[in-house]
Amino acid sequence: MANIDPFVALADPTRRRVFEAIAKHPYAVGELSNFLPVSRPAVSQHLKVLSDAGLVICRPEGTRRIYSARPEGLAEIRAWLDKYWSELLESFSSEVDRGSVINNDRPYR
Amino acid sequence: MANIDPFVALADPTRRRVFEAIAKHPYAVGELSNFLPVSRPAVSQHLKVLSDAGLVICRPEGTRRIYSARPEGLAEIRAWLDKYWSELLESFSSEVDRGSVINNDRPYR
DNA sequence: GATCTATGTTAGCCATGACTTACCGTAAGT
DNA sequence: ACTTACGGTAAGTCATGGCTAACATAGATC
Repeated sequence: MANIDPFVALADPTRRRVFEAIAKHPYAVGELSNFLPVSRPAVSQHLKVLSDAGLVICRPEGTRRIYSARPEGLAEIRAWLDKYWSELLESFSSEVDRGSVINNDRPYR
Repeated sequence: MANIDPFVALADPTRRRVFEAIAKHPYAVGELSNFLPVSRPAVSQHLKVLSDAGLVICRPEGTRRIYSARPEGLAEIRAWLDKYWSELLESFSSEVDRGSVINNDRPYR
């Protein structure tokens, strides 16, 4: 609910490992803390961040909560990537057109 | 030189604004600090991080240093994204096959 | 070489956040 | 109702990092 930036959510290495595990297949919190080098509350906190970033959802199953990854959560990153990837190609080609890649013109302002 | 994680480099909002500006077209450090809400040394430090992450490259031009974005720097993120995007689709479709996915709303936090 | 401009670097401050321990709530089994 | 299992939450600690101010460095111009 906190609308966390997915880049921030995935920047932490531990949290990214949590997401990568969940992306392969859903897990409960305890399972994750078994093969991750942090405590169960830490995993729980990471899952909250991932959830707030829209990267993960959970469904209760008895006393357990099964977390699974949410493909739409990656869409924001993908959109950003596509945008600036194409902008990079544009700016590169336009600089080539002006010849400012070869010589030392000042193409700024 | 420090091989910084591109996710970490782009997680900071200010640093991402620096990269986004540079992606549109190259800038010198002072130019960036003019329209960014941080001091020039801060911009310089952000540029160092971006450079260590391989997202940016600079060429000296007199006393100025012109920074431009480096498309290959985004490749690592793109590769990661493609990998886990496809993994998500796989695991999702296999769960659908098993009938364990009812809907893809977000009923729980 | 003196000096100005543009930038990198250092030191220190302060906020953020990742982590653990302890605690509390909730669902199932007996 | 009690117990057990599982997981979210609070408090507190510690490390990281983003920021500014002050200093250091390199190129250009005279």
